[in-house]
Amino acid sequence: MALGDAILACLTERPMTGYELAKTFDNSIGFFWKADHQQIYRELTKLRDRGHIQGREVVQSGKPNKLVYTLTPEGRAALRHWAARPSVPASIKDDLLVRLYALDSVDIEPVRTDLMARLEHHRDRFARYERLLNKRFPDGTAPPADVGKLLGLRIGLAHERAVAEWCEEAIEALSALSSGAERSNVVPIEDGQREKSG
Amino acid sequence: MALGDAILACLTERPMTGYELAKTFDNSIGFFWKADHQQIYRELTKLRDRGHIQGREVVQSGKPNKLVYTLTPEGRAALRHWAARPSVPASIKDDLLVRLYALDSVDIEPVRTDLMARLEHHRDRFARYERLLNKRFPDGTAPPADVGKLLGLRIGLAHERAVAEWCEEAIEALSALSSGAERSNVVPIEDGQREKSG
DNA sequence: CAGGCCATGTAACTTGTTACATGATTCC
DNA sequence: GGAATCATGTAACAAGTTACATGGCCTG
Repeated sequence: MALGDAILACLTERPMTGYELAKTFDNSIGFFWKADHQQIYRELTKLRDRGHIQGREVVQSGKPNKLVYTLTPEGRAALRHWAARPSVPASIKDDLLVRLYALDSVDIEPVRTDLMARLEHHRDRFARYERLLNKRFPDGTAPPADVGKLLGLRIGLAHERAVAEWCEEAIEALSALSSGAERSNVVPIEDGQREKSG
Repeated sequence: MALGDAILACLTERPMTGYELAKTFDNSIGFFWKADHQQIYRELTKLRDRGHIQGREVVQSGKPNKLVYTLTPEGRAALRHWAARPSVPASIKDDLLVRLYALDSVDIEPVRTDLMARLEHHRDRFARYERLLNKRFPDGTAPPADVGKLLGLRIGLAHERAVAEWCEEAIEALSALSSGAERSNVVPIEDGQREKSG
């Protein structure tokens, strides 16, 4: 039940609608915990049933009405209790690493292309975190209330930098591999049915 | 459908039973993709139905019979096609970072304890990867067939090192926070129902 | 007038988690 | 005698994904 707690964590900042939460899960907290709007709406009704949040309808004209959710004292307590429990070490779960694991049974070129896209992605992320850091914490320190958020940004930065550097290394390694292969017996495979060693 | 493909990736190494696969997903490939035995058995029947793998029962005495699964040519082709598609950049999904996000609404001490456990965990992982690296690739290079696995180990190492360093930083930051708090108006909270600012 | 933003949801499906079930063998 | 290992599975539930539905407002 970590998505529910992540939502409670968001609502400690300010009351929000499902829509705003969905956007938050696409940004700040979404850097460590992804969720789309369907998941969020479903979870919100559960949290409301449990009494952890309270919905208040705001009538709007020109726009659809919205449901603003606020943490209840029970919700606050639930969040605090959850936070006091040990966390589960997150595992990596990366598609690309599975591809690399089986690199010998797979075409190298598309994996190399993929790695280049990844490099771009991680560089973008890094730049984004850097901008955020400079904007919210220009002198590199945070007021006590925001220490956790600064730490989040810092691990984001460290992670993206490490992964981007690794991508560069991996691209080089694959390039060396496929230029080496041109001189060996490996022929390009077009038809997935053909076998390299049949 | 990445678990299915991860299983196919494992089976490129050698034919295996569900039990052996489960152990592999607790080790090597499991460093980037976790799955427990229930998930694996379920996926195996699906893969068999699709004709991507073939099961062969091996009668044993003293032990329960086992079902050894082998990749079919169709399975090999499916893996190759999957690998040629772009991967989805993995997101972090870390419980602990959610806790830090809401650090201001939560008790610091258990989070700090958790961080110390994490530091241990990541140091262990780092050491484990290092041992693996020294054992499988003593001179730091790999034969062409194993380049992907070496790259996997390398990102594992980089990742664990970065996270462990960050843990140290985070522990210090939280220690500074809670020793600062002793001199302010924050009182320890035992009962989750009580509010810090009610 | 097409596309994006605001705002909420349902339905169907796939993954992932937790608990239970069986039963012999080997190691302490 | 109890725990761990080998080996396979079912059942129920929680979480995550994909697709669909509605409808006005604003911008290009």
